[in-house]
Parts: sequence; structure tokens; C-alpha cells
Amino acid sequence: MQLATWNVNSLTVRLPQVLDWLKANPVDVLALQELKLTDDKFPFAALAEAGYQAQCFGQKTYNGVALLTREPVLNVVRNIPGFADDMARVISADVAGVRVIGGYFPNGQEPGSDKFEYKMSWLKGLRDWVRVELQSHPQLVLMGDFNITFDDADVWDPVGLKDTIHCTEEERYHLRALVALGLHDGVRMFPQPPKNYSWWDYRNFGFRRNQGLRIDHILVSEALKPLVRSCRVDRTPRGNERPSDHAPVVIDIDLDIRELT
DNA sequence: ATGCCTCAGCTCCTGAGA
Repeated sequence: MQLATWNVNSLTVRLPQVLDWLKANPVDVLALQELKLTDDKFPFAALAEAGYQAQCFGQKTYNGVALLTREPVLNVVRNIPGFADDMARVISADVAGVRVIGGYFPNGQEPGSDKFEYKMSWLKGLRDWVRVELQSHPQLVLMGDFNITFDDADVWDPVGLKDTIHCTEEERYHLRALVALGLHDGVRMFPQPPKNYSWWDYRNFGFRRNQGLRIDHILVSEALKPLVRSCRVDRTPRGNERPSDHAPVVIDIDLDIRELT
């Protein structure tokens, strides 16, 4: 089973690139973030033609998430049960016995801001829910745009960006607490190229200079960890014309989806 | 440097992203 996550920064603009990418990378599950469109504008037909069903949770202008799958899914849940939120940030479903959660974590803007406080409470809400989910779904994947770096290895300029958004100790505390529920960072399970980022600023030739951050992650549960065969960032589409500022992250797990569906 | 780029929208500027 291959799964991937990609913040597309407007599905309207990026749909052709998503279709191209799926043709070259026919993953079983693709979690999308920052759709920036409402469900009535979701491109179901184009994706169906490409062989993908879609569960979407859209929102006008901001946020919006979706799960694209080759096989049917069960028990679709939108956002975090028990955490009141007027933003469309999370969508989850059972795919061949695996609980798959796709998330667009809050940006947080700046430490000390209201948005930062919202990010902290959202992270707590997510953790309390994922803890419960893990009890009933030992096979679980949590992936998406986390908007948090694990440590300095995920940051192109750890000195200049020390304690700035995505790099604060409070954010990293929450990320470690999430991992401590029994999850593993897929990318870090394997040797990776140096300066392995998933997001690059549109400004200042960030991608060309590889001035980026690794903020898009795939976490797998304890039961899935021994089955993971590979996990990597695919920076190819970041070099497209009119690219998303994020690159997809892909994981390959030794499960046969057709056998399990 | 409260800048740089990109996107959506009450669109020719602004807010937000990261």
C-alpha cells in the first residue's frame, strides 16, 4: 500500500499537476491539503477518470482537505470529534483496515498571537483524539501538512529561524507528544538526502537555493512500522511551472490493499 | 525591511500563508 500527502495550495490551480503526479505515482491513497475550494467545486469527475474516488471536506478561500483513494473507504470522519472548529482541516477514513488521517495543521502565524494559541489547542485536541483512535485502530497513518519541524535538521537556517513559527519549542513539544502516543516519523526511518525539506518559500528563490523546511510528515503506528518499505519526499513537482510551495511525501507499506479490501 | 511570491476574493488591493 502506497500513501502520500501533498499540500497543493489551491486544488483549482493545481489539479492538472495532481493528475500528472498520480499518473506517474499511482499511489493507493493521496491526502490533499489547502484545497481552497468548496465541495460543490470539487473535481470529482476528473479524478474519477484518473481512477480515484474522493472524500472531501472543503472550505471557501482557506483550508480544505481530501482523501483520494483507488478503493472504496469506510467510516469517513471530518475534523476532530470533540474539538469544535470552524475550519476544514482533517479528514479520516478506513482504507483496507488502516485508519488514515489527513490533516492540515494550523500555521500559527507568530508565537504569542491568537493564531498560535489556536494552534496549541488544536494540537492538544488532535492528540487526545488520536490517542483514542489508536486504541481501536492499531494500524494507523497520520499524515499531512503539520506546519512543525521536528528539529534543526528540518530547517535550512536553524540559527536565523530559531524560535520562529514552525520551529518553536512549544510546537515541537506537541509534535513529540503526538509521536509519543506510539507513532513513527516515516522519513526518519530511512537514510535521506541531506537538507531534505518539503516546503520552500516562493520568495527569494527558496527552492533553487534549497532554503526550505520539512513540515509535511507521515507518521505510522507501531503495528505498521515493521511493514514500512520506504518513505521519501518527492521534490519533482516543486520544480513545475506554477508549483505548490509544498512537495508530496510518499510512503510504501508492505500491505496488499486489494487483498484486504 | 511591516519588503521579496502566490492565491482567493466583496479583485487593481488586502489578508494569509510559512
